[in-house]
Amino acid sequence: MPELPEVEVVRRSLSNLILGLKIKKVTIFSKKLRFKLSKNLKKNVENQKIISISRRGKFLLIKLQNRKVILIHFGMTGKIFIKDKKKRSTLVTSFYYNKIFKKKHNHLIFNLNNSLDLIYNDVRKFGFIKVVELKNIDLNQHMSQLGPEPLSDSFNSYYLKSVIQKSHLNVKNFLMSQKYVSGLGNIYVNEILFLSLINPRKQVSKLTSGEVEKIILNTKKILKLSIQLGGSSISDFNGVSGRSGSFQQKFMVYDREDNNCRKKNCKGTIKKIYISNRSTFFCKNCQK
DNA sequence: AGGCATGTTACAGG
DNA sequence: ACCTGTAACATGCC
Repeated sequence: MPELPEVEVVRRSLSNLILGLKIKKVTIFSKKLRFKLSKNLKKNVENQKIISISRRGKFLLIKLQNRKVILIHFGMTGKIFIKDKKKRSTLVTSFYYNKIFKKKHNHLIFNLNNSLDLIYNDVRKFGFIKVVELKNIDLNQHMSQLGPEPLSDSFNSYYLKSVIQKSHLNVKNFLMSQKYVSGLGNIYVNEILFLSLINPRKQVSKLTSGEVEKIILNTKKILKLSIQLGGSSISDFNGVSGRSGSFQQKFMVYDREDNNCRKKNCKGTIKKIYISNRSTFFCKNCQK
């Protein structure tokens, strides 16, 4: 569930479901995800109350009463499910129970109270979970390298114009890089560049002032819309309760190779190329 | 069988 | 020092 909108959707559902609950017990089934789990993980989180749940870029941060933070990155296939053991027969949990709980790749289970479990599931194990000190959070090796939040006011054309002058990256790789703007990934960058009518290979130093404005506006627009629609459900992203998002139905270019361009009056077809080994979709007519 | 996948990061070469 | 492409991580699905 990797990019910003999907993580934000999870953050919002979790805030409704588990805020204020205490983590009673953690069971670890896999000691290693992307990194080895720290030995202190259980000790640091058991018997701690969940104070707040926030997001930074593609990271989810669960803050605990003992001033520690569970930092979660979902990698490519990481997911969180909440299972309600009492309500096994309800729609939400039956969907979840039948389709998800029986699956493999549940790596950690946090028992929150007598009936609620939070489950971290990750097919490819590219995600990770760490416990870090709240007071060091901004200096944390992961957090300190992140650029501005794309939905915040600090991601504006003034900022963007100042950083693109110093960069030799093409615009696709630039937007993918978490250090210039955090939270964007392959799907949303493809979509942003299409809406902005910019060729993904264009060097950022050559972007016009108008193109910079379009990137800012379209980034915010696409992310907000996707969050509203529950994120993109490709392959197997499901919300915390097992429901899917529907932004994938709005894709203009991503995963649409050889399909017709969706822009009015454009007779072009969507092409797929590779930039830095990542599939890149665009319309040659619209994105010169 | 082989290629591909929402991410990140190390490495080699330019 | 910065850029690019490649490979690696682990697994499943066309």
